Amino acid sequence: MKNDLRVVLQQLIAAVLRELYGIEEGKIDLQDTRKEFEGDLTLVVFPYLKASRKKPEDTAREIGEYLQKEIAEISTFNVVKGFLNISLSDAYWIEQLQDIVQTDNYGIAAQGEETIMVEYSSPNTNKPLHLGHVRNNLLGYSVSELLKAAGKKVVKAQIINDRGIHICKSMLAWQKFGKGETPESSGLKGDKLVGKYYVEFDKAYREEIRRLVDKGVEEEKARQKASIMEEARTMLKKWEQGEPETIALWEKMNGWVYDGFEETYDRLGVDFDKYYYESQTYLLGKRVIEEGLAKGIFEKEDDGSVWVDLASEGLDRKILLRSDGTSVYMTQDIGTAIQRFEDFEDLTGMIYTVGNEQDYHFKVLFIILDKLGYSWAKNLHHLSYGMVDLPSGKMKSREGTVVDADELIDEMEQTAAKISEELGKTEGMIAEEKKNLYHMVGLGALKYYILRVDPRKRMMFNPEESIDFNGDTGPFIQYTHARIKSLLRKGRERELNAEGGYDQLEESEQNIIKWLVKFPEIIQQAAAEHNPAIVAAYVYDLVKMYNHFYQQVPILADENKAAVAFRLQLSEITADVVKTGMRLLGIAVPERM
RNA sequence: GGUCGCGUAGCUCAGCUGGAUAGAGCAUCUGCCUUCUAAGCAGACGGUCAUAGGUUCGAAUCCUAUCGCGAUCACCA
Repeated sequence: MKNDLRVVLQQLIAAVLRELYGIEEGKIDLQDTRKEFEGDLTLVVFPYLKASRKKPEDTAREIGEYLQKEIAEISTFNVVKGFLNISLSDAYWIEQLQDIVQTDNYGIAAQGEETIMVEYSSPNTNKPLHLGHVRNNLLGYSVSELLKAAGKKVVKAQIINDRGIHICKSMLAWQKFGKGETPESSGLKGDKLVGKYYVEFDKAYREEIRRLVDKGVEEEKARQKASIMEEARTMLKKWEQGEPETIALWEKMNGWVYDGFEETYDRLGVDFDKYYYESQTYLLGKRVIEEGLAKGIFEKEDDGSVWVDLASEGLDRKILLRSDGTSVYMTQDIGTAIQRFEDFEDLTGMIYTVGNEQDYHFKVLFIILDKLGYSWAKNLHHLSYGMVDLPSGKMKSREGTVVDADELIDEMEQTAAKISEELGKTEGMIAEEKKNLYHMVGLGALKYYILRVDPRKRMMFNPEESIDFNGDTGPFIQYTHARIKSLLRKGRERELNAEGGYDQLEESEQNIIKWLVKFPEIIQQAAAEHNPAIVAAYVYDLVKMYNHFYQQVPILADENKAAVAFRLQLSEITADVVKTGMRLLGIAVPERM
């Protein structure tokens, strides 16, 4: 729908209401007609009955007649109870279609001036990526692509938690039990190797506690006193003092982890423009504390700790600086945010892709930054997503029920391979093509399964369902795209000309056109709401409509050349839009499958 | 306990700036491959929209209460 026609109609309706009934209505709600009814746009007239003093049907008819007289694009209208359904002319829709045909990158807005940073992934370096990270990565990446398509410049960023006691645990365990093991010597991915030693530490630690408890030490004391924990703390101190040996080990092991992560990101098809490391940012934010104290936004206790009181916002008091002068998470985040706006001068806003267990944290963070007077604070957004549950319940690392990202990807690809081969889809393909196809289809299934649900909501990840290829799934959409492409290959051989044929539109063809026309609006909406699921739902509906059309209308068998040509043109646009929509979800669509 | 979020078909999810008969997919059942890819299409079955009130021409959608589930409330990150 070209917005101008909608706006013209709304303005005219406002004028009609004023003239006929003396109603001053600021905003006219003109909605899409439900598909069970005839028409394209619907005006609900119930709200105007008091002023019109007429029956709903009569009021609607009166308005409809007036509109039809004024607007050439209205071909007809019908009235059902208080609903005025307006039909737009075939000529109007065909014109819209021709506009689409002539538009390069249809649906993608031209790049504007605004720059948004999207932070996502942000892992710890002591644990391999798991299903939760997968949701985070897919969301962050997709929202970045959506924002780009909506005309924003985007900086994809992540902050890596590469410091702290937990890293020292892995390092210590590697020193103690590792015997010089490396990713090369062990054949393990770097992040897996380091993760293994993190687990080793925990094992050794628990064993030591048990031994101490057996000797009669209280459990709480044993936790504190365990020598291996002492050693880890000592190592952290050494790290903080910059002791060369410790730093070297830390750098070596973190390097392994980054290589491992990079491999996983690569397979997931996500990437980053900017990396931040907590080791470099954890001291940030302290200088802002002084600023806040001077402005009277923060307050200092007698013991030296610094607090912010957000009671006036309906929130609590929150600590910002410990009594020993060290900073907390919130302090770092304040500092990091400011740092980023200094790093990128044209930055206008930021989106943090972080789980919804941190809703409160970000609420507080944004309020503090606003109180500190940073004008960009109102352009900060927490892309808060729900946890991923398994049929067996919550993922718990302690119970080993965590779904590993690499294993998950392997499994998706293997299943794609198995099903493809069973269906005989890969005949005549060389090994390289097969591998690509399995990757595209396996990842397509995974990504679509995760992105089709509202990010804010907690979701259930059922491994068996996720690799389903029927119904509302990635492979279903990929398959339709491949079919359209195949059709076009065969159709082009006939060298048809697209002139004419429009007067013979089937209803299903008209529906596809109406749907295609909405595409840019869908992208804008999804970007504004940071919700890839909107695009997923749109693409699925479009593809379903196309499949219906494809099944009902013989595209290549038709004797009428002009009609065939038109259908091929419609198919081509549909394939392009499907491909673009899927790209915004980070999903590739094969040319054949 | 305070705060925030969620509760829609057997299952997984849409729909939520109030509008027409609450929609998909999976599962179950019935048709359709001599015609361009059947990983498809068409159809059937399946709902007190957690419960109770309220607001109004009209409520799955807004308000209140109750129940159930989850998250969060550290001088942790």
